[in-house]
Amino acid sequence: MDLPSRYNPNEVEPRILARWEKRGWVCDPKSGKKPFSIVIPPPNITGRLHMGHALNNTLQDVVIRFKRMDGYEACWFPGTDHAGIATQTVVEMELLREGKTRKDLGREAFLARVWQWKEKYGNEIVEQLKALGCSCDWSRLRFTLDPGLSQAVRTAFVRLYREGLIYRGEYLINWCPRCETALSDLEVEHEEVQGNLYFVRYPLEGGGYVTVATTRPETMLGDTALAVNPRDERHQHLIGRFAILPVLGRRLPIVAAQEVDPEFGTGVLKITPAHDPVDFHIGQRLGLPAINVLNGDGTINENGGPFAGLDRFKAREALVERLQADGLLEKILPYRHAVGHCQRCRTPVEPRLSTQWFVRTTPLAEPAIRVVQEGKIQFIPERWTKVYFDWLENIRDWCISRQLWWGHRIPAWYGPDGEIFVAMDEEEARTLARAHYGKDVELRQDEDVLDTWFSSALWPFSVMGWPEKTSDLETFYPTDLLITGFDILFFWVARMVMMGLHFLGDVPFRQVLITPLIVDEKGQKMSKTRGNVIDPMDLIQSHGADALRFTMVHISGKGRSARFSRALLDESRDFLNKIWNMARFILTTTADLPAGLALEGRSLAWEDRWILSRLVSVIEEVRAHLERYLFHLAAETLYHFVWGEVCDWYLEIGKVRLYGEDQEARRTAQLVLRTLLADIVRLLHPFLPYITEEIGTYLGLEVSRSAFPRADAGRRDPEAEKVLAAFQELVREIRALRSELGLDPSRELEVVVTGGAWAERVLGDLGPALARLARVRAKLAPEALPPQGAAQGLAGDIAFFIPLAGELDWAAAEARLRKTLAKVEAELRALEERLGEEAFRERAPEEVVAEAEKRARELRARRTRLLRLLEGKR
RNA sequence: GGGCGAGUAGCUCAGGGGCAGAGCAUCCGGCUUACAUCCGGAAGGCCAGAGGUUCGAAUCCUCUCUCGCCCA
Repeated sequence: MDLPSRYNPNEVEPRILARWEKRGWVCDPKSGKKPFSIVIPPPNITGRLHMGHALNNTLQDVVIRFKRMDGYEACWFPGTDHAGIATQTVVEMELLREGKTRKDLGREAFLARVWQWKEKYGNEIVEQLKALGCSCDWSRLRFTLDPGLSQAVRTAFVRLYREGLIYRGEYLINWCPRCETALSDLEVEHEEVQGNLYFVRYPLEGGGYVTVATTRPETMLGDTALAVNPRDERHQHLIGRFAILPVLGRRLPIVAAQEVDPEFGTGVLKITPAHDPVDFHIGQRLGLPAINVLNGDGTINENGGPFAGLDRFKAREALVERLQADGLLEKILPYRHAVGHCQRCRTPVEPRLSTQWFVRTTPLAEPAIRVVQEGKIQFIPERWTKVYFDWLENIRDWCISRQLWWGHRIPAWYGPDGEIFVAMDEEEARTLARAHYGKDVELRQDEDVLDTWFSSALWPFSVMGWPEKTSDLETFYPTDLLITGFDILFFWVARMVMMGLHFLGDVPFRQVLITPLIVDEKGQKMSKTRGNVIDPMDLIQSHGADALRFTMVHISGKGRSARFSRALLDESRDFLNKIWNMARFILTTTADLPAGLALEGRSLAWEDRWILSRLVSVIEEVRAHLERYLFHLAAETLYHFVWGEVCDWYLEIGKVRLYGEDQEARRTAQLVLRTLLADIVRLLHPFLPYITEEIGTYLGLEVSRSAFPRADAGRRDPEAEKVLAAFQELVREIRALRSELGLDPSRELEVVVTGGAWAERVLGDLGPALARLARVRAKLAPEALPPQGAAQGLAGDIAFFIPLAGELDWAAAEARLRKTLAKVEAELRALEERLGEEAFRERAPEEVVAEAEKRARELRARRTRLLRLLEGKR
């Protein structure tokens, strides 16, 4: 066995990955094992892996590997999302570089081009997920535009339509003039911008004028009324009168509406039902006409009179100039206000009256709220529940049509008179039309596609083959866990719950783990404009997937945001190297271990009993943390066990036997080492799949398919833990004393250990280990008195001295004893004070009082010994 | 305006009613035959502030401050 002294992930990971690829992670819904399932949040085909993916896919993989090892039929369903706007934009940009637009190509050719693009780049992210080590069942890889999933989308649409839960109508929607499509409320991001408040005079019929304040003067071209608050005494006299719209000269009734905020501007609001949500409602209630003044591309349409054809912002300037010329502009004040921007392209969106398809959400939201109230779905951390409720309780209808080409085309056909036929396909639509008209007519399919999130909402069951009745659905639905970021809680999570309940009659998942947002070292969001984006693939290149995963797990316990830093990644890499060298040490020192030897029945040393006892606790802790999805705590437990206990202590103590003469003892040590290593790699495997699989091969163990360790309570050994704790303290004290006395670290010293049976017990077997770890020859002399000039120390209740007359720095030795004494006295004082309080003795639990008394007794004994040592000094 | 999260060692953070922890950085000392991506030792804290609950608060409650985020 010839293993390099440094762990090299670049060599190991591709090799292990190839092995996994070959075998796959294919699940069997009929295995009879208890199922455990997760569906991946499908990454966009346009996307490359980002830190958010790295985080939540690492966590999903940790869970799935753990469950798989723990005997579940653990299935992780992978897939990708067609990402309507995002993908279409990317391909449009590509075309633009060739000087073409999608309109030049036409719908069919453009779609062919997007598919071409998808075939070329769409699977890149899948390869990246594989590199990260994700053990998805890749045989079940799905894409939201696959035939099966498209069938699911059409089925859902048709059913919702026939149930009256999807409707078409003319409403005010958010419009992105760059994407030239409608957007849902969620796709609009509000941002504070510095703008102006324009005060415009509207002449009154019969003389005079009224001043109206607006941030978007160009929309006045669509004004159909003015409004004041009915309780605003200043403007009572205006109600019922008419104003004249500047430039266009339209007659505007002045109405009363309680939505008008008397504090804003002059307290008089212009009503533009086609371009403002509040105005839209007022207009609807009062039956005011709505005049759309915008084209799809953001230019003013024919309703804008002299401004027709101008871009909305140019029109604003032109209109303001005109008002000024007409003497109708009172003033312009700078004004900060929130403006909606397109989530995709950052273009300011316009509220715009338009005919679109909507999902009626209230009836769907109600059961989605109820299942969470009833605990059928649980959010982790729990506080997200409230956010979920708040949104669903105030939900508005969901605009699902998009004026794009890339996506699921809306399965609706129109007759010559505009009659709508919603059907699974054209043939069915034709049948419906024939029944309606009594003859064959020309049908035209709706040009629009569905919001990407519509297909995403069906994802947990569409990936399993719905609407077919599949064994996957039967076994794996509902899934057990969803791991995702809070940014898509509304976009995706809430909608999956609504759709899952509606179509399957059951929740899509039982638990939702919300992960934090990864931010940079300074706590700033990663963004292209900031230039602080870190590509996880670069990190895999430089540090390996395992190191990246461990770092992700490390920071996964945070609340809303988690800072990523290179320092943490280096720390993870160091840990991997530590694991590697631990394994290397164990493998080489046990290479001669004959097969067939068993640990059972052998007489174990203190350190064996101790480490095996600790292993029991570690297994229990790791399991408990994993069950509660406290990944960072599980990882931390393992980190400290491996590094701080196994490597720092057990291996070092073990060298006594491994390098010693006693063959039987050596065999025992080897057997314990092998046992330990096999358990450690399996405990670590969900977090660090590559290195553990690699080490496993040297143990003849396929770690990824082996059983996750179970705690063997019979190995719990409090006595051994106590002995080792005493031993460790003794070693630490001697080391500290040596260091503080400035003694040559390589020099072997003599140490005389005094103290009774306990010291004898600790040193009886561990004497040689003490020699090794503290570089001392230890002599047990219960009754010995320290000679003049010996340095003395105390570890627990074991006293020792180093008889080195004439060589020592007395002050340093004494200082150390005094420092220890000060600590003991401080703690004892606090303890005695507490014990002196009657209230404490009466009200604190018995065991707490008993524990305090015991500790106080120990401290008193310690103090006595320390004082005696200090006295004996002179 | 409403809501959420964070504030603990110089830095990044664990912990979450009963002895304040880790890693990094710092200082001192070591290439000791698994590992210098290492080993040993040391130093470093009014757990943001003020009240409250409790025998006991870093931890629970209230308010305040600072930072970050979400929704309107």
